[in-house]
Amino acid sequence: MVQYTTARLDASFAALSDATRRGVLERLGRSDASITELADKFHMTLTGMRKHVGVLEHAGFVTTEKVGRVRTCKLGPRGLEEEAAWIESYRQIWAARFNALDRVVEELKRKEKIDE
Amino acid sequence: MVQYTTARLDASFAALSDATRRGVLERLGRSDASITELADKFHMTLTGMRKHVGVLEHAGFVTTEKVGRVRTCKLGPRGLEEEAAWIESYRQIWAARFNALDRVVEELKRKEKIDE
DNA sequence: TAAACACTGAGCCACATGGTTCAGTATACG
DNA sequence: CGTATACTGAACCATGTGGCTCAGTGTTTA
Repeated sequence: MVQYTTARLDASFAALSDATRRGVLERLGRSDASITELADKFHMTLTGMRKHVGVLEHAGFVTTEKVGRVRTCKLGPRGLEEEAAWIESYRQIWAARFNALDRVVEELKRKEKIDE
Repeated sequence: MVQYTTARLDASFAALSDATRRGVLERLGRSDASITELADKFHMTLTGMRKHVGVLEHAGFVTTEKVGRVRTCKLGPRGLEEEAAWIESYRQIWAARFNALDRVVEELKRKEKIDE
């Protein structure tokens, strides 16, 4: 099985656990944007938005570059491959434990137990 | 496009952002387990483990049932479909913005700008 | 019935998060 | 040059998190 770097997954999923940050990713998917543009769009102070962008940078989802006084944010090269792989492997576990037959059998077992 | 319930995704990704909780999901993928078993396996107090299980329950990944003095934890019916769908849609955004041609073009643009 | 067991709830601690304000610094523009 | 712009950094606040202990409650078992 693939070895996932725990710290990385921690940071990734934490970064994705906030609606604003998911929104920022979506926005950057359309085009690059400055901190100011992002702050405006999400009705937030520059400082607040900068923090979110920092979290996304730390997770490797976003890279930024400051040119003059403007810091431009863009999607990073990292993508969501690792997270997708992790989730996919667990979807299989779920599927294995929760296919129709399993459910029926488990339900029957429970009923038997109760009837005893 | 699918409408994701933000609160749900928030809770899901937050639940997945901790290595212990991901470990618990993996463990429950093999078989159901009591709080005590989980606490032992992850070298943690009952109370600590109970909190983790609570977070996983809240996210809908785990269900529990108390019989006698033992609370048994099992994978919930929810699975990771929604999270997988979200991640997949963003993988596509990434792919679109980061295929080989895009990269080359963007790199060229940057070089031109610098050369000006 | 007494003792061991599995869990629960309250409460504490240190630290992170999501947001703010305010006072800078550095750049761009008229 | 002076002013407006874009950001940065420190500091603060309320809330949540990840862990703990300790004192119960209810259940099993000897």
